[in-house]
Amino acid sequence: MASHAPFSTKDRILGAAEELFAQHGFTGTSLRQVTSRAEVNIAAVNYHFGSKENLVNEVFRRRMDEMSAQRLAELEAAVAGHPGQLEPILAAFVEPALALAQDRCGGAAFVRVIARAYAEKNDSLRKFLSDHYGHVLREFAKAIAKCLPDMSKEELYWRLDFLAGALTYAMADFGLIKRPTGTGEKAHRERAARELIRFSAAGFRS
Amino acid sequence: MASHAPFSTKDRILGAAEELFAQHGFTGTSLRQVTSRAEVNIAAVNYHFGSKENLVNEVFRRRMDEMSAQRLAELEAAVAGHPGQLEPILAAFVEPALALAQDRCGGAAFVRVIARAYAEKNDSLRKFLSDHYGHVLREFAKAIAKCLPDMSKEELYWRLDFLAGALTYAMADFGLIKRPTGTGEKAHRERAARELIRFSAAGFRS
DNA sequence: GTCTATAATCCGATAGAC
DNA sequence: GTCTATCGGATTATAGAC
Repeated sequence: MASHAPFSTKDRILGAAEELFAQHGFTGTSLRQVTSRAEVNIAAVNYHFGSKENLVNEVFRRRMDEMSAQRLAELEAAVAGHPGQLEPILAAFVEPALALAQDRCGGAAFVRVIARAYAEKNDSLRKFLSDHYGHVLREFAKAIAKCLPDMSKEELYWRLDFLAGALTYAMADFGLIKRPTGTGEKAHRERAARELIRFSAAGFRS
Repeated sequence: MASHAPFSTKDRILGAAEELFAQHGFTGTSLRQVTSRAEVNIAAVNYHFGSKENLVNEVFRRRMDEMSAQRLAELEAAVAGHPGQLEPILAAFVEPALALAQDRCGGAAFVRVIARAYAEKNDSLRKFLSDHYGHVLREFAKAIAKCLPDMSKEELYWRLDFLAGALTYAMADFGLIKRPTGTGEKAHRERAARELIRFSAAGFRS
């Protein structure tokens, strides 16, 4: 295929895989579905990625790197621009997930991919996550601790877990909230972020 | 097979399926793995359950019936014994899940199966759960609304979603909280419940 | 890099003997 | 209720032409 195409075969496979993985899970998605949606030949995925497992890893890494970088950048801006305030820190954690979730090309589905990764008690993926993205959580923990110096470290980590759980599930549309007809997806996600920041800020301060 | 066996073929299939679903997800688990672990013939699962989809539903029913009944009973007791108080209602929601999670007879695996259910976005299962257990959530919503009459219905449902997400996440030990060595599993779970009730109570009141 | 064709395996489900 | 045997189909992955 011409390498100057707007979306290369490789990128189209990644995009299609991301959408389908989010919709049907890793194991629930076949490479044939992926290549069919990407409109590439079935053999292309093995040529470009070697195996299905490696494709899964690449899909995951691509979005996770982006989101982590965004979270850290917004955290830095929050701490610099609103010193001592909790809500901007929580927003820096929540909003990049939101932004990714409403991104047009497959990002819409990514949060659910993350949720699945956490559910993989499989450990190799969990270890990968902890090794590569654990420092992001630690940065947030440090920033929140500065806002709320009376909270014990143990309590802080419990509450970060609660936030992560609520965020993951809400963003993935897992819950019973039905988006009212007429409300756009973007407005729905922004509402979710606003509500979650308020809910968890109160929780952290309790 | 002898019907007086301590664990019938049917129960062994349910138990094996539960463990494997928790570990590998629904689509990631084959009926052959299930029947192999249960040490029954591959044909038995279709004889007893009809289909894989129905087996998934029955794995849920076995635990959810009991947990839902317990939640409703504790909710009734909470409303009667502590009228107008929010925390007992939240405890009635959280603690039966906790009890299930620390039940040594497979309950712990089931908690992770719940997380899988959300993560895999299995529509037929979601419908099954909504049809059979949706009324439990509605009862809790009504009880909380009476405690906090100023909160809009929309806001209430958002916050219930946050609670459910945080609960599922925490109960399945997905988070970064490591149980300190020396702390028993029971104490760890009770701590989780206490922290979550406090966190979410503040969130609901915000 | 992209294709066709196919190997090798695994899947869920069922028929039919016992 | 439990078994063997098998059907029809889908899966990942690869070999080899272009």
